[in-house]
Amino acid sequence: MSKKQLIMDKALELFAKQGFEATSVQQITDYCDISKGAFYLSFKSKDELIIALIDHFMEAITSDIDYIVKTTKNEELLYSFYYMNFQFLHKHSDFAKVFIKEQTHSLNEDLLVKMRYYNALIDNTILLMIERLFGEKVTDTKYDLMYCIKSFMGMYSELFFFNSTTLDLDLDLLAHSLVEKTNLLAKHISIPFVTKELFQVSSQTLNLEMKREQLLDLLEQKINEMDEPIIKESLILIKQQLLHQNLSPAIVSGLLENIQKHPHCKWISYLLRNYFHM
Amino acid sequence: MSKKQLIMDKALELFAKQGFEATSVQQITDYCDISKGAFYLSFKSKDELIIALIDHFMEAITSDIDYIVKTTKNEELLYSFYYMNFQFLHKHSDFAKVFIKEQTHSLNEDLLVKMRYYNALIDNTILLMIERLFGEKVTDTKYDLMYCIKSFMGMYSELFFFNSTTLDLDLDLLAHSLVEKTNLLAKHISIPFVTKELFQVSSQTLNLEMKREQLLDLLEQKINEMDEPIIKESLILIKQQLLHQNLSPAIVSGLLENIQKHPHCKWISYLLRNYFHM
DNA sequence: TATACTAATGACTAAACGGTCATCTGTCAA
DNA sequence: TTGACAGATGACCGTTTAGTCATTAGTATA
Repeated sequence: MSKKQLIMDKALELFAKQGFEATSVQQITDYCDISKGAFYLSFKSKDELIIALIDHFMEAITSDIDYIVKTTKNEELLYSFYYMNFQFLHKHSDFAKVFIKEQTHSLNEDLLVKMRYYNALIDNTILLMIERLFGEKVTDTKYDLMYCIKSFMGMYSELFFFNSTTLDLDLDLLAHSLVEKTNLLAKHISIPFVTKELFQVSSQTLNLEMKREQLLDLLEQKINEMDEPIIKESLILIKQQLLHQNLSPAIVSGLLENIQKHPHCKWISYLLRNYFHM
Repeated sequence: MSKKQLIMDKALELFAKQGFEATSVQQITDYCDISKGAFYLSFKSKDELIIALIDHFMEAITSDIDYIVKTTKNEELLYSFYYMNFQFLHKHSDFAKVFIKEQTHSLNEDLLVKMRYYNALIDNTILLMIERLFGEKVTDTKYDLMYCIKSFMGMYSELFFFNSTTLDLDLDLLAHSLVEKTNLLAKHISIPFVTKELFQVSSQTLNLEMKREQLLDLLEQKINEMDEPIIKESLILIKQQLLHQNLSPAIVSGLLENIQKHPHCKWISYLLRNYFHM
């Protein structure tokens, strides 16, 4: 494990326990058994560390949600969506704690902008899911529905983080329960509150599209980072495709499937799916 | 305005903008145009200030909700409940911001216990409302419903605090929209997730009952604090009632109505309603 | 073994914090 | 005019913080 990864892991533990501001760099380095100076070889500042953490997990959850929505068949989609989300929060409960604690803290204007950005990405994916599942029946209520779904997801954190921590929740039942509620609302809502206009005001127009050059840079970086031959070759081939468009859609799709599996390639995979409109 | 009130008002503004930990006592006193020493004449510590703020607003909202639930007729209850809540959050948006920011921060074990306490009080009142509205039809789903209602209320904060702040929301429409959703869920839910057992684990048994002596102390304090003759006399008569039980229920009820109206008597009014089981 | 270079160290600095207290100020009655 | 006293002040204290940098330890090469 790289030093950077070690610091991120250990710091996340401490942040979850004590909060970001209440945790000193000294504490982190003590907990990692490294010196204070070593910390500043990996991160320029304490702020850069929390931004790296938030980026890391938000990239993971954002691309996971997008992948589920784009690959699961309709009958199971809503269930998979809820289940995957709760599983993620459960698996990365330290991150979830930090996220809930610090999400509204204006540590940094950059961080706030970043949060809004990820939020908008997830909003769009949820909307995509609603449209696929309910089609034109929810034209007037889909924004409202989207907020309901997000409200329901908040229910889990309420239950999980306010209460006895070791409580083992039945995530399968929770997901089924929320699927029922969501379907009920989708079928019957007649008085939506969140309209298209309100949604567009709140989610500022953000440019989802990435420039090809940025993608190429990111690909190059990942190619050097990865060891597994299949992943590495997939990345190289995708880079070729970006440069020369010489591959068939089926092949590109398969290559994206390959890299999607690697935890450190989920984000680039997400960006590429959007770039290729898949 | 008393110095204590001035500090609370100004500090709330700063806390809403920057967060509690990020706001120094020096900043607060500068913003109040008073000296640092003067701050410590009103509050023993910075912690005491935030506790005072949270107590002040949580007492207000808790007793407001209880009052609405206990005095509104069924047909309008759900609407009034939502509307009043959003109105409160809207009116005291600075507090709402601080509350959202700091609710999970373990500034202090005392504060956490306090938050859980107010949370449990509100949970109980919402449950009371559900039982009154839907009766035995929701025996198995009422805890689940309660969490849905709380989720829906979270929707407002999401909309209001993440987005352009000056956005004027149609609270009437919002309340109507949530009434429809709540009724839908109450009528149709068949797969509840939050059961009685789960609820009881999360909301530790808390003793709502206050000792008569505590109530008498609080009454005495309020009697000295109040100027308005009607309020003052009402308080004095209630004190008599606590000591000698010489008044009829109708009179006691009327006296509680009198003091309920005063912002600084809402909490004692709430405590008395519970004491007299009204 | 000698040299060269990177990785790592922890004492150090300057700033900021919550909280204290000797001092001062304005306002009374005598 | 004096004295007394509550209310207010801000310099000051001890502590803690993020971040720096001269120095050292470890390792690979010649």
